[in-house]
Amino acid sequence: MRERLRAVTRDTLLRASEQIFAEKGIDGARIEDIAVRAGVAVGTIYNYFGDSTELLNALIVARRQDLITHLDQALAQAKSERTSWPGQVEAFIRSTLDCTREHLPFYAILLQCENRKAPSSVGGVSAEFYKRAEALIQAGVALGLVRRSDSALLPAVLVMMCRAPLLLLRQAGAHAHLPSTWNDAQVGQILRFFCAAVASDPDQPPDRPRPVKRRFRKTRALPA
Amino acid sequence: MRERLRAVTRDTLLRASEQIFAEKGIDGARIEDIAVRAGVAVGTIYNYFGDSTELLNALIVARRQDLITHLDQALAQAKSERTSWPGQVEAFIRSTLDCTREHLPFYAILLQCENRKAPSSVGGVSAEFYKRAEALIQAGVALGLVRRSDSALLPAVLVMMCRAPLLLLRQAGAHAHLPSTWNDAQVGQILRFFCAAVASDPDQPPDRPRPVKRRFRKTRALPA
Amino acid sequence: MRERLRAVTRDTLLRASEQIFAEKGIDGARIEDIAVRAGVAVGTIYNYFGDSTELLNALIVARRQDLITHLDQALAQAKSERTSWPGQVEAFIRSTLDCTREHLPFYAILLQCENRKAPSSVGGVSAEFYKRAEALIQAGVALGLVRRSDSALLPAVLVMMCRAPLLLLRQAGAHAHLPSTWNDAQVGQILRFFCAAVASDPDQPPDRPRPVKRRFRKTRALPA
Amino acid sequence: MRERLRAVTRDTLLRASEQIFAEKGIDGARIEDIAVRAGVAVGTIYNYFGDSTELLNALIVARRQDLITHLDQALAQAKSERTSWPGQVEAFIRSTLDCTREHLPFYAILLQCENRKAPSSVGGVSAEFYKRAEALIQAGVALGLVRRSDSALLPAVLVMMCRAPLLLLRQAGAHAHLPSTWNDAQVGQILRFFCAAVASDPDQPPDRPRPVKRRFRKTRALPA
DNA sequence: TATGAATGAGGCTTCATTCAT
DNA sequence: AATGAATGAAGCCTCATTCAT
Repeated sequence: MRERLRAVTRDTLLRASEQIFAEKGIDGARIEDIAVRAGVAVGTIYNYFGDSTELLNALIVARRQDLITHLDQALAQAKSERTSWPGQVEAFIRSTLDCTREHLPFYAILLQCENRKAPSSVGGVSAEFYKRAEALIQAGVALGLVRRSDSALLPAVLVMMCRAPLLLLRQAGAHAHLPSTWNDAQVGQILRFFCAAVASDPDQPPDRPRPVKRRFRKTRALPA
Repeated sequence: MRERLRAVTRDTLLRASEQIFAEKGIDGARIEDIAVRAGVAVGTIYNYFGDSTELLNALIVARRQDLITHLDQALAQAKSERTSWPGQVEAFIRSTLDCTREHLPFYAILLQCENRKAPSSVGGVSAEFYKRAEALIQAGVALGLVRRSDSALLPAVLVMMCRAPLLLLRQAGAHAHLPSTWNDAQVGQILRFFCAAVASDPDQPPDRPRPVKRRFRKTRALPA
Repeated sequence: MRERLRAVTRDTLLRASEQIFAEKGIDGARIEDIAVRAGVAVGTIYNYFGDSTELLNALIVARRQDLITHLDQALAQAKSERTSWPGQVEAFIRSTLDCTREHLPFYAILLQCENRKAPSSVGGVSAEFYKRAEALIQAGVALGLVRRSDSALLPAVLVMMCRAPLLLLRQAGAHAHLPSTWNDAQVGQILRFFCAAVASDPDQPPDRPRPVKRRFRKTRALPA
Repeated sequence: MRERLRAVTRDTLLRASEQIFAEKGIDGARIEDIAVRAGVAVGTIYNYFGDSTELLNALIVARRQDLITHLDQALAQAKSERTSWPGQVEAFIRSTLDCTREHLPFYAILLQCENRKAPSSVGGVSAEFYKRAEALIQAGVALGLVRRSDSALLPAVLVMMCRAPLLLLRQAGAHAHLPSTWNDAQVGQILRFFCAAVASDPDQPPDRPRPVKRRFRKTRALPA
């Protein structure tokens, strides 16, 4: 009963802080802002969290849990359906982009956190996420689908590719012709790009553009 | 004479602030820290910059200029040597990674800035950088080497790929087995990954990674 | 309840600031001085006033209100008692001098404010006061008791005459033989001086001070 | 030769400081402002004046000397011409108003100084001026033209009356219909007012508006 | 003697945290 | 348990003054 009420208030506080952190940045957010947004007095916040750092950590943990849970479910389902490895990669990318789209504020917080000194003691914020990417790549290596020599860089590439639409979105502020959000087509593109990276042939280093046979299928010049 | 001295001091201040910003984060950096690091009194900083925001902006502008200049030189040289388009991409990636490696603190600042609210009025911090990526992709489109349908997302992918080693580096804190800096091999990898993305055939769904052969069509030197 | 307490504290702050402003001058007053005098922490002041300027303005507004209220009451009473016009002038002078005597610190602030640049946005500090003087003179004009040609300068003369005892007081610092405050006799003197000024006959050049008889020339009521 | 140059520079500095003090107020004036206005480096100011207080004092002394000299000359001339006492008063008022009109900035400084704490050690700024007013009144007493009982207040009244046009001027900001400077007519008015004050009959206290002979015309109670 | 960059004490303001109600 | 006023440490910025050139 009372237990229930506490949980509700706590969640309200987390949501309010998420908004304020997203709006003002982590260091720009003031406790009072959060209290006002949550509709409580400042003192109340301290009844739920020891101090502001604890509040931030709690928020990060909570939201990261959402992200990871969402991701793990997607991966688990892919596995249970005996989906091919590329299918798993797709599940990874799709799940991530979906979360990113719905939790943009959280991502803003997350990324800023990564570059902060005096980092919240929660540990590398996206460490858990990175681990999933690594595991996925390792699975590819085990299946012989990923070159071992690529296995170090690829997790980072995968993660960053998943962030590309975020960057696109930000640039959209300046370039009005860009889409204001992303869509399934982009999931497909990223998946394709990543798989191409995985499959790329290291024996034919691309930095010495050879007079190779047919790279592209007869790609006619695109109409201007 | 005095002119000279002023320029030196100004540069000293920029360097000191770069260090402190990198060490403590943008919002954690205190003016006094910067002054101490620069070996001057606080007041001196205000003889060169109106306030702390202006200092930060000046730093960003200065360092961005370095980055862009470096990049533009690399691209110009590539063009003057009639390097193929992939060669230009290589120049782009190599130049960027080189700068990143040498100016890690700057990057830390830059990335944090992008996620700040009340962003420094310097404008989208990496906007100029992004423009170069876009121009490069457009050149590829003009040459028939890049699918028009990919041209929206690819600049973002290119930029993010260039940041991948940075992410790798950060994870290295937790995962001791990762390299503590990156190297030429990574430049090669990223170049290869990106070119694979460019070349990837959308009609042949990538979830069946084939032992691809022919990569690039006979790419002639680009017209100056 | 809390409402009540806030009002009390606010008033305490105003009183403390009045003292400190009076003691150290407007630009010499430090926020911390005021806080100490009020018996609160510096931060508390900022819970009531946005910044030091706002505090000063609030003080001016509050005290000016006292002054004007006092003055308006005196004038209203004089009218309600159908007091003659000179009686109203007396009410004006007496009320003003009374307030001046009791609120010396306020006057010190007020006068300094008038000569400040970047004046507090409260507007001409004594504008309201000056308006009352003007209205009084106009009433005299309407009654035919004040020459219209004098009506421009007389308000200023009235105001300045009311300040004369203040000047006297200041000189008293140097000239020990002067009274350290003023008294009813001075009210009478000023009233007399002012009425004489009003009545003075412009046609009979004053440089031959005569044992005057007829004060006003048969001043017919001026045409409305 | 070099002596000459120093004097010129010193005067330049005084003029510049007068302007800046007048523009920004005494506490708002910054040494650098003054230096810029004078067209010298800050250091130069310290070659002429020990510190900023000394500069202010020097300015006050210099300008007060002007004022007093002007006044003393006017009074001396009046005496030498065996002018009547009222004529001397006129000389006093005229000289003062003339100076006030020409040295408005100085007056602004002077008046602000009088209400400062930590007053410049120059002593009561207008003390010298006040002394002349006192002497003039005493002369009137000696001649039997001024009631002894008025002699304490009248110097202050005289001084303040001389300031009345200044007040008028300030109100002119708000009341556009007022004259934007003062003129000879005002000198005449003030002289008349003051002489009337001197001549006013103390035996018929004006604070009990009597049904006197023909002082006022039958002043009916004012209409509410 | 003039210069103007460097200095740093000092004032203003913010805001996380406490605690009496 | 909620409240919100009080607290005061901490950071920013100013500007009078110094002093090496």
